[in-house]
Amino acid sequence: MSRPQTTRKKRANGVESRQRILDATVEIAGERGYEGTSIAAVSAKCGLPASSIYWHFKDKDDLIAAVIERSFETWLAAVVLPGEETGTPLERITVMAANVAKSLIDAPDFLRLGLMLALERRPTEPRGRTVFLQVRDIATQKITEVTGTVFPDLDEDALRTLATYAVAGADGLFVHREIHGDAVDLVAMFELHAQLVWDAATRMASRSKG
Amino acid sequence: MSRPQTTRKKRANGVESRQRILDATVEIAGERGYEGTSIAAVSAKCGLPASSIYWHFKDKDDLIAAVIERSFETWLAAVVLPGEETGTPLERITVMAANVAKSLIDAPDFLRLGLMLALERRPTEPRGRTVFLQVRDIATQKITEVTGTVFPDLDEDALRTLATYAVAGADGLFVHREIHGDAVDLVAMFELHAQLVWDAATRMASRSKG
Amino acid sequence: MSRPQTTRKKRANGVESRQRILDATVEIAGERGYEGTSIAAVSAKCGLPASSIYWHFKDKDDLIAAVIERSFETWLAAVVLPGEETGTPLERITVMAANVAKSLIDAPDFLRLGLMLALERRPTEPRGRTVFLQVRDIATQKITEVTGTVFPDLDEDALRTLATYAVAGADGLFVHREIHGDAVDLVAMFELHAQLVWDAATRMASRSKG
Amino acid sequence: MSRPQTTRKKRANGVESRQRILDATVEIAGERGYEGTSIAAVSAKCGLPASSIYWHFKDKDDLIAAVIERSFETWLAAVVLPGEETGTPLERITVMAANVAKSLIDAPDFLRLGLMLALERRPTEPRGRTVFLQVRDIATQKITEVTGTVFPDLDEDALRTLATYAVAGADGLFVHREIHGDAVDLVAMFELHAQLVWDAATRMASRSKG
DNA sequence: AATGAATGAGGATTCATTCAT
DNA sequence: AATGAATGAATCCTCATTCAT
Repeated sequence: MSRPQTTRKKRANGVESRQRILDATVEIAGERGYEGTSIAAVSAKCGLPASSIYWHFKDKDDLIAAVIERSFETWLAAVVLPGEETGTPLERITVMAANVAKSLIDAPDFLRLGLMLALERRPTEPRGRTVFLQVRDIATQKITEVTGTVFPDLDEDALRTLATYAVAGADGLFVHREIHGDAVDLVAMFELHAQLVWDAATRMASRSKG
Repeated sequence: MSRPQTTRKKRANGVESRQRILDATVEIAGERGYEGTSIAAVSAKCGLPASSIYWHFKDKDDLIAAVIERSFETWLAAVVLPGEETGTPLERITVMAANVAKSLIDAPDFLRLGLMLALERRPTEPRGRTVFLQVRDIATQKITEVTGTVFPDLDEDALRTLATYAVAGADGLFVHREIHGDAVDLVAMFELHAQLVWDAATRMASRSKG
Repeated sequence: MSRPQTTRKKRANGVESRQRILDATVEIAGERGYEGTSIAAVSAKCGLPASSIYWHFKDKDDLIAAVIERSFETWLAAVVLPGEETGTPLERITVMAANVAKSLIDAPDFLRLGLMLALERRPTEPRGRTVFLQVRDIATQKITEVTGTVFPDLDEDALRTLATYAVAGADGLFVHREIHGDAVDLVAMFELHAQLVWDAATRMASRSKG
Repeated sequence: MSRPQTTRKKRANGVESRQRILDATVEIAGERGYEGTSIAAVSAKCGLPASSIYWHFKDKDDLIAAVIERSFETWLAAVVLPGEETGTPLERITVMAANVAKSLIDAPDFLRLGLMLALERRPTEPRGRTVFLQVRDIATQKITEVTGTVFPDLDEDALRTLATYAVAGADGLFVHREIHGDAVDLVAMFELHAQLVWDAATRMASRSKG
């Protein structure tokens, strides 16, 4: 059980240092956005000198992009619980929505920082923004596919509209909670959202069939 | 024969300078957020020296807050067209939703900058953020009231939930358009959104009555 | 005789500050070259904070270029004394050569810094280098013309070769003195140089005529 | 059947690494001078990590000095071709001058970097500068001696002056070519230079004898 | 009503160098 | 013989702000 006497504390442990830096950066960038994240602040929070941060990351852009990537993975791991595979499709979707809500409460950094970057329009687009938009597109695509299996009568266009609306609602509700804090019952709102999207899909399907 | 008292152009025209500064600031702050907006950049864009900006505005915080205020007014003027007062309630609401969509396409600065500020969590909250959240709360309250008159059977709680959902959807759809650009048919999405909210309200009302 | 009470010391005198900065920079850049000249060092030597230097000059490149320009003018003023207009052409040229030698002893910064920049080949050429090469070309052109009036039989090619050789010799002798210091009798060496160039010109002229 | 003891390639070949580092350094230092040569840049160019450079060289100063030494040897090998030992003294000197010109075209690093170092006057003189000045002094001394054998009537003073002038001219012509590039016919210029120095020596000798 | 000049604090990044492995 | 990681000092430059005019 004894830890090997590796950590002679200080002196070379690349992997751990990298994590420490990323941990510090998520926290700061999640609070203050791209410009607000100073290398000095990250350095202070993680304990490593600023110059060491540059050993692990090419520049600030690279660091923020790495943070987006890692926090997406963290978030993804939190959403994709072995969700209930039982019940009606509507029940299953409602459970999924609740899962997403919970994951956003627990690990909001990914989406908060991502939305901040997404809203910015600086001349030279930060790589972090690109990364965020990519993973977001993939997620939207996944939703489109899943919806397609549940509502086989819907055409591509309708599916895309529904997926867009689903994601947009999620973004908006997340923003609402970021503004108003713990008072908001995010899970309930997401369940309502799931219900409404379901209704919309049902109506669209009956229309396109009949 | 007296000189007309119209703008004698050049030489001390405070009002015009103020406008020039605000114009420059909306553009930059709308692109880069709070931290990304430097007084030097505003100065370069509006042509006035940095020190002149400080003659008109106490500090950066004051400047950004003024920008939020002014761009809210601009936006408000764009939304509150003498909207159609005829047709069924659902029709009227749909027209209103389309109006909001159009206004967000024409004058997106207010919401873009506002959301950026809203998502940030810096230690000392910028006044601009406070201002944004206030006008936003007022708007949400208005929606609650209007919905109350159309659905008199709904209780406070249901009305607040609906208003929240309506605003959140608007935010999310706006973000979607900011990301994906002109390709997005924002008006159509907002009309869909109006329809879904209406459905939700109807169902809630029938449930709470029956 | 009393100085006007202008200088309340510190506070705004753009022209003087600019000079102070340039003075400090010649000294440092003349000793250490482009890379060796740090803004911090200039700041320390001239007493103004680094940020003030950036009020007067766009960046380091701009500062060094300005130094080259100004020190060229200083040097030019020192060379173009109301030189002796009497005596044989050879005598007059010898006096001119001595003048150049003296000016290089008194104000060597222009040439020392210029040669340093000229020898460097960094990817993005500093503007100071460009400026130096330009004034140098102009000077060479002048020499070509003067020689042409004294030796009308020489063709363009010969004149250019002589001017090039004259300038190259001056450079080399200057470098020699920079290396070996005051021990070198630069004036004597320049007089010898003038004599040799004269001989060469004479021989070339007699050859091209005969 | 034993493994041949030629370079077994890869895995600890100190000599080769050293060469790689020196190669990279000549290139960079020849372009950017002392301060402009960063260990990181050398590391990037030669492929070895910065820390490996410190295994081979005590510090940056040591590295630059080594470069000067090695590039001097390279250059020397290029000059001292089995030069024509026939013809009149003037012819022999002219051939030598052409040789020097060719060597400076082929391997200009030694002189370019050396002159850069020579012109700088930093507080703590780099060892590379000392090395350069030493080999330069030796070369000048050699020229003095050779000239002494050809012109036995010239006194020490005259010989030193001639050698100085010869070296200075070479420096200046080299600088000229560094500035104006391949367009310059360095060989022709060096031959002219040799001729002029010869003339000067002849005149001095006749004067000191007569 | 406006501005040229100044300024200290802090921005990102690179520096030469070290040291445990 | 070599290197991954670390580090403090220095780099250039921008920041928000002030103040005398």
